[in-house]
Parts: sequence; C-alpha cells; structure tokens
Amino acid sequence: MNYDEAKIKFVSTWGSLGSLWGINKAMAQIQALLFISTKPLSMEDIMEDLQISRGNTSMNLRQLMDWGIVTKEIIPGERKEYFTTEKDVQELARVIAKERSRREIQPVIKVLKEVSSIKDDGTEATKELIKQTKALHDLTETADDMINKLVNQKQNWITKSLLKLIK
Amino acid sequence: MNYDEAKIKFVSTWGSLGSLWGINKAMAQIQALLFISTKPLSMEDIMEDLQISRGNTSMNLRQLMDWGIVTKEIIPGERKEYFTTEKDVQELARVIAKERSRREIQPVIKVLKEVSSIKDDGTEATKELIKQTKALHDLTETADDMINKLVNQKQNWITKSLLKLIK
DNA sequence: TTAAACTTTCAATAATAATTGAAAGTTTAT
DNA sequence: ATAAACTTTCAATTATTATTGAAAGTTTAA
Repeated sequence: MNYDEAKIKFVSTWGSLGSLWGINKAMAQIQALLFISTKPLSMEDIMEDLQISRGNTSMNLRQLMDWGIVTKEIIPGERKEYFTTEKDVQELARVIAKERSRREIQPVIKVLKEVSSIKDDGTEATKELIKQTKALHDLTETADDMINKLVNQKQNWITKSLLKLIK
Repeated sequence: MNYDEAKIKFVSTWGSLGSLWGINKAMAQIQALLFISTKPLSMEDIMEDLQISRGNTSMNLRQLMDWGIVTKEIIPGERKEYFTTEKDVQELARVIAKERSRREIQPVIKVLKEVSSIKDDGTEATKELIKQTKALHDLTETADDMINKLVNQKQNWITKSLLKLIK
C-alpha cells in the first residue's frame, strides 16, 4: 500500500465512522484530511481532494469549527482562508466526548429525570417505569461524569503547565 | 405528568437516542417499551403500542435478539411469541458497549493498523500520515481496552457468584 | 392432511438526510 | 466606488435509510 492508497483508505474509513461520533460523512472526511495534512488547506484544496461541492465544504467546515476541532488560519498575503484541525488525538477525543455529552447526553438525562420523578400512583406499571428510568438515569449520569472527569483532567494538565510557566 | 405521558416521553426520547448507540428509531423504541413493561409483550402488543407495521416489528425484534438484549419468551398455552429485554441497566450497558466495539471499533482499529504500517518513503506527507494514524490507533485501542475491562469485570462478577453457589 | 394462527421476507414506497450549484453576500485591492 | 476574489446561503435534487404490507413461510391443533 503506497501513500495515496493509504490516504484514501484512512479518509474514507474515518468518514464512514462518522456515525460513531454523530457527524456526517463529509464532515468526518474533511477532518480526516486535515488531520493528516502537513499544512493548512484551503476550501479549494478540500473540494478537489474529496470531490465535493463548494457549498458542502463550506457548511461542514463551519460545523467542524462549531465543534471546536477545526480553526481558520490566516496566511499573510493570501486571500483564501485556510483550515487546520486539532492534531493532538487526546485533545480531539476530549472535545468530541464533551460535545456529544452536551448535545445528546445532557438532554436525555433531563428527560430521564423528569420521567422518573412522576407521582407514584401505586400501579405496578408506574412503579416499573419509575424504577427503570431511575436506574437508566443513574447509569447515564455516571457515564457522563466519567467523561467530564476526562475533560477536567485535561484542564488540570493545562493548569499544571501554566503553573510551571509562572514559576 | 401522568403515567401515559411519561411512558410516551420516555419511549420517544430513547428512540431518538438510538443514533447514540448505533441503532434505528424503531429498534430503540421497542427496547424502551420492553424495558418498562412489567410483563413480556407480543408482536401484536408492540405494533399497537408503537403504531408500527408487523414487518418492521419483526425485523427490529430480530436485530435486538442478534444484539443479545431481547429474548423470546414462550408462554405455555399461548400460540404467540412473547419478548422481554435485559432489565439490568449495567448488563445492558455492557452488552451494548461490547457489540459496538465488535461491530464498529474493531474494523476501524484494523484499518488504522494497516494504514499506519505503510512503508516510510521519506516524504513529509507519509511521515505525517504514519504518525497521526498511529496515534489514532493507539488511542482507539486504549479506549477499546477500557470497554473490554468493563465487560470482563462483569465476567468476574458472574464467576464470583458461581463460585459462591458451588461453595 | 388441512387450516388456522402466527412470523418472516422483501420489493415498493415513504421519510430523512446529504449534497449540489448558483445567486447573494462579504471582503480586499485599486 | 468598482470589481475581483472569495465565502455563505438555501431551494432543489439526489442518495440513503426506514417502513410498509402483502405474499410466502412456518408451526400447531385437530
């Protein structure tokens, strides 16, 4: 397998994996492309490489910036905008986990809390609904806490680094 | 919020959450319905409650059984087949995590390993591709190991319980 | 063996989501 | 102020995925 084959394989695999972290194919592929690029890429570069339209590229780059994993890079003397992605896999994982928690897990926790808090009317069905949604609520919250622990761990790491600089 | 409202809210929320664990809406809703039911449900029951077709119900029940979270229940004297889901949230979480690992994470790890193992031709682009996919491979493998640790923890718990029974 | 009761399959259809491309919008240079 | 270079928006189109429903298949009872 040479460079071009490997690159195509990586980008398309990462793209089809998009569903795992809740984003679409083009979005995941753009991120993958930037992830292995040695320099910032322009919209033109991305369109050409992935063979997708300008509109698609623009919209998905915006979403990636919303997620906080892609940033605009201004290159002096250049009219075009250039883009780069977070290159540290650990940080990438943290951002993705945090965003998924905020966008998808938190709303579910809210509903589970509401549902598990209904008044117990004494029927077996209500008791079961309360019991099971409560169990699900606790589980989901625990899982989410674990994610937040990881995020905060990063926070600590940054804090430590900053403290070292100050000292 | 009364029982019926709460039930509808839970089932539909859990359904829309399906994407988070990689299954479709109907499948997630069927599981949700069984999860809060006090007794096994027939295909008829499910169809009526969720207002979905017989075919859809049949196919999704099968998938849930493939995942190992729903089982057929034979009720003596009854012609119909009845279904129940795993009621323990911890076990449910383990099964889902394990299946997702097997179906989605493992194949990606394989590709990442292949791509990161291409011959270094000395170019900057190739070096970057190798470096970044290697980092991603290590990260993904570590995350997957954590999932397996949880699964094995359950194994240990079962083993312990069995040992207690034997003693 | 037949028929009733039930389940599965799958081609057709419907619903949803992604993508395009061209017009409108913005920024920069002159 | 104008035009060139570039980006964004969004209605229309295309691709993908989910759902239906009726025919075929299976099991059980008599």
